[in-house]
Amino acid sequence: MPPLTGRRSGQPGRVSGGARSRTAGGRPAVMADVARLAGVSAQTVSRVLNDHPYVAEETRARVVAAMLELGYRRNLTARALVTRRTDTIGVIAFDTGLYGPASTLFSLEQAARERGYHVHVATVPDLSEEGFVDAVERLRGHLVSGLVVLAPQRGAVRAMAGFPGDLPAVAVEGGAAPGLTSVVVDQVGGAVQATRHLLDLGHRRIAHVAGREDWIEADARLQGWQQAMADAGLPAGPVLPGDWSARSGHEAGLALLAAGVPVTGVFVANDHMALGLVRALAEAGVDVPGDVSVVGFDDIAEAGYLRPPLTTVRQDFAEVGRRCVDRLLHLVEGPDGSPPEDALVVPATLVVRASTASPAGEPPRP
Amino acid sequence: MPPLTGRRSGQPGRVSGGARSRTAGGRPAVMADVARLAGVSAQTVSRVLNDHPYVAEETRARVVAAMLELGYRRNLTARALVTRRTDTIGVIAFDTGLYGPASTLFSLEQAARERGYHVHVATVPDLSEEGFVDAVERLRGHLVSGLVVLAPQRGAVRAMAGFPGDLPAVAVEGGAAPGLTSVVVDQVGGAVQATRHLLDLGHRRIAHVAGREDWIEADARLQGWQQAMADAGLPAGPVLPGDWSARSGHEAGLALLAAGVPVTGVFVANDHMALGLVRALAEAGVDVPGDVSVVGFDDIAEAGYLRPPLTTVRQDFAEVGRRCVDRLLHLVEGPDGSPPEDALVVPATLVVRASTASPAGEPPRP
DNA sequence: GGCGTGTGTGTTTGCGTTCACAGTGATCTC
DNA sequence: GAGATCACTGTGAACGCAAACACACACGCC
Repeated sequence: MPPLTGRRSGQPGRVSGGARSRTAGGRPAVMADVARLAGVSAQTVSRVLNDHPYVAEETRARVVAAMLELGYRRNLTARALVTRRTDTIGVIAFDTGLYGPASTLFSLEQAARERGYHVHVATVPDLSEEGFVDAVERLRGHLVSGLVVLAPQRGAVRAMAGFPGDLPAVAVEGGAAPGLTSVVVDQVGGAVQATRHLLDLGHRRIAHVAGREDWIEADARLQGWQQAMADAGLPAGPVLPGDWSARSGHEAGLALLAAGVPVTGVFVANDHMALGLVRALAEAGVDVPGDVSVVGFDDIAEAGYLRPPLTTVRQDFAEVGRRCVDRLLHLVEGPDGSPPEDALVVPATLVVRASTASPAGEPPRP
Repeated sequence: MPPLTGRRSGQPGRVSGGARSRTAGGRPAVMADVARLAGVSAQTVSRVLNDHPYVAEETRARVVAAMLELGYRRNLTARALVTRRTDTIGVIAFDTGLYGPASTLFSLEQAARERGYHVHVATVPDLSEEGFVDAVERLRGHLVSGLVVLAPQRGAVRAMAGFPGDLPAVAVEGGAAPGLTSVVVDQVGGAVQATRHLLDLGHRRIAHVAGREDWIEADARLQGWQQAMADAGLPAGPVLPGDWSARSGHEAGLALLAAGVPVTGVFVANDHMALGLVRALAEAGVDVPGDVSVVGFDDIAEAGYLRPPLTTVRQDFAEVGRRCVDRLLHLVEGPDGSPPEDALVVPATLVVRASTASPAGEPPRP
């Protein structure tokens, strides 16, 4: 039993004398130290740590006391080596300061922690397949139990096509990637609600400002808008390009004004763009909601305090994070026969504020 | 050398025949497999992996080829066990969806990756010392090389007082915690700039809406405002409480109006509150910047598209993340005699937009 | 009284990697 | 030509932990 035989310990002499805190020599205590102090075998210490049955209460107490006295901390890398698992979830995120991914990440960590898991993060600098592969490799090296991918771009889904099948993974807004289960917010449903809200107010000519190209959410929101318009038997108005930024919303507003299209309502794919759009309209003397109604998407923290307070669609990112963990751990721990039902959908809810009203001279539909 | 002696491998027979990809039995390849295929010892494989000198070019090539053929991936937990390090940075974050911490986290990961480090995240549910200790313990268990603490509350600093001295750590906005180096944005300087900007425009009665109690940034911004007012020989106007939210800014606006204090300028501790304040003023028919000038702090993405476009102070979170990693790795890798100069300050810059103007009838100061 | 079962503990072994050390030839030095 | 140095490679022993196995003892049962 070499640990304290001196050759390696920096301090000479009186080794097994009085192990006050830590171990003589300052080396962090290991199981053998605890075992020695408690007068049991290392295996018994392990049993105490892992809550195995069949450890006498008296023994357990002695071991716990020894651990406390030595300030023992179990070495998770050693444990991982032998158990071949780290109880760690790997999160792959596209490098971004956007509100959604960040919130999801935090709630995800919280949910993971509650279930005894840790979170290891890897961001990808761009959407190349290479970047993803690299991120996956790094996380695999750490023996993560599973992966959560927070990269809601189609490019990301494409890059994930070559995903290793042996590692459980959940994608957030992952679209319909084959073999990859996903947790998504009901983007289409949210967009339908937003558009219907405008329709119900009596609007007939409704434009859409789209989100960044290649983003799955942008597609879904566009689709929801189209669907709602079609359901109402109305032609879908103009679609203006955007990139999620307030700046692009502003530009869309200017383009809308320049085109002279007689719209009375606009469904904008996110709040930041909605805000830019409202500003462009205001600059041109167009009142919101007096002349044009605007609906956003996201329900950013300040949405209620914009001018006017923004009608928008709320996404529950905290719920997304929790569900991701649920889903992933189900895959990880569950009987492997678990069916990966295609996607878990978190509902989106319309939040009506003051940026929408009935168009002039037109009463709301019953 | 047991790895392929059959007893454990699922597949019977013909083991060392043709290891096409992975190893027979599907078990991931380990060093010994690579070594066998390349006709060298495991030690040589290790040397190739770690770029040791003194490996013949021809040998290296053979090893690399074998690794490729077997799809070998080095097991970082095993490596960590023996080297006693994981090249991982632990990040402790207060559970929040706020813009600053999230941006910092992402840029931090990027900087870490560039330097060959990984990032492990632990959030704390509240500011209790217990929560911090728990987070630190979990990260230590993973043998992180160092810690970055993203918790800019005084409570956090207090909780960190009992920080283990043997683990290098860097605090973001960590105030003056003893023995803990920190990276901070020049909050005071930013606040001074913001206030001076108002003073230069000719404002004399300037109020302040404070940030959330217990936050270091809130204190610093308050202090900067006081300092600038004092330097100008003016009495500091009223201070209104806030909690960073747009809602609290709105309330502050109402309170200001109710109090009937004749201020012409307001320095608000963050943009979200500034936006709420502007809204409250607008509702009361007070024009910004016509009647009152407003300066925020943060430069959120949409600041330029608010009504009016917000004059504010920008914080470079990406830079903060990079500096954190620099600093931490200096501590981790550097000669341990490295002096921990107290705090590394990242400058803040004033961004002048349209929410500020000279007060009515008063020309700007030269 | 022998057998099974349940409870509690120790011994041995191996997880996959790196470190310390010990070689091997070859080339160089005086 | 004996030794020293260089370039390269292999051997054994850890690292700290948990699984497999073995063992010891107590109790109940027929």
